[in-house]
Amino acid sequence: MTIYDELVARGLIAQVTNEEEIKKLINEGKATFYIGFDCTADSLTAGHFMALTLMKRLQMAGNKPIALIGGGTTMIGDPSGRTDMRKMLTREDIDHNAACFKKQMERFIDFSDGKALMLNNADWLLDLNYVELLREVGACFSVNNMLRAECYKQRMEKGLSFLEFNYMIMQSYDFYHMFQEYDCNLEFGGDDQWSNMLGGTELIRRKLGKDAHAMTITLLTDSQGKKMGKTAGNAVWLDANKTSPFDFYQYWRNVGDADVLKCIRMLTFIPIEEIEKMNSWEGAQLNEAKDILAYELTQMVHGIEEADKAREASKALFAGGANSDNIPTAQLKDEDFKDGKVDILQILVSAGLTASRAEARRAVQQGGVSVNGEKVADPFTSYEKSAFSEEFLLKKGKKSFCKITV
RNA sequence: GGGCGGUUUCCCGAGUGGCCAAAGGGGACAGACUGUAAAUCUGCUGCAAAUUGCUUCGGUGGUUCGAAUCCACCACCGCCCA
Repeated sequence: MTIYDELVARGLIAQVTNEEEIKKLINEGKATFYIGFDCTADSLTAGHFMALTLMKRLQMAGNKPIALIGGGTTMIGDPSGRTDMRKMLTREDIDHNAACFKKQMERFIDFSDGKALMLNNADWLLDLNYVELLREVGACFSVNNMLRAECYKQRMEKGLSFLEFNYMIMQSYDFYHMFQEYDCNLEFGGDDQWSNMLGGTELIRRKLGKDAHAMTITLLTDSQGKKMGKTAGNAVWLDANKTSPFDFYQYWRNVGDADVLKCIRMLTFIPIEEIEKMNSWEGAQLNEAKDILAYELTQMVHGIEEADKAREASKALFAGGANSDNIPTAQLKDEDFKDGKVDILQILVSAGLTASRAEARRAVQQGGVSVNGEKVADPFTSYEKSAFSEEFLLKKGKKSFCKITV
């Protein structure tokens, strides 16, 4: 199976500019392609993960990836898919975030011996001269066309600043620049980037009279059409300090039945033939598929050791019996104790299981809190320090666990 | 630059002087049912030393016994005119 066919089979391709050309390019390993990552936070997210795996797949097929860190474009802020303007980040924040991204990417992509490049568009965008740019590039863009682009259309009601309006031009300039300097002939991106990406191929055609290609990756959405990789509006981070390996594992372990196979296909490197076998699985059997998905991804992001620990902890908590050493723990501080005692509400807050004592009280009153398997019904329940010398397993709701120590 | 409209709790959105910690919906959280799934039903949703107290309705100041609600100024946003 060729790499292109595999991408199609995995459902990764959403739109392409020219299927025949792109097929040929990547099947023969002749593509130098780039994917841009704007550094709006200090860690990559599960959403970026799919783009990284795609880079890897193409790299394994002999193509050369360019990971473009958006140190320059982040100064503008991409309006695509947003109903309001992004918070403006300072130069310092952006540089910091770019450094974090770089570290994380190096875990996935082989940058040795020029097998891949990592560039930062701050290096060329920040020094542009305004009037020169307008004459050289601005003349190639039709405002009429730009306004028709989906990414701006959505914003015509809520308002769009001139700053954001220029995002497409900056992204297009990136492609134009790398096409010339690095022989980059293909751009990948999320499907919401389509119009920005076409801006680039169009600019290259107008300025240089040459063909460049663009291809978008299907957005990973769940069966209800919501973007995956987020919990309650918060991203699932790749940084272990922001989303622990256990939580990362649990996120994927908990995907809906309807979404497991899609996720396995799109995110893991399990051969397609094996995935096909899972097609007939249904009902509770899908739980096995969920474990495979969660384990595979955790292993790729955090390493085998952490993935094993997360799986062990998960089994201990939900299936019982297994080794409970790796369950998340929290340590109480001396100031949590008053007159030598600590109440259940304080423990919940200190363990990070609830945000406030009021929320903890509610959880207790609704019967959602237990210690070592016994329900705690009284919000005034308190414990002596000695209670923690033995195992103290706190549970809130069905899925939040924490071992408490002193 | 001119005219008009707007800014409410996580989000949308009601509230135009006391009955407002603020309707309704969404989301989140908890319970029942389950398979760590989905759907459904129920509860719950500012904080705390909790039958009470404290902080919140863009910001600052004012009127009033009392302000999310009235006034002034400022900031930001939208629409229309230039």
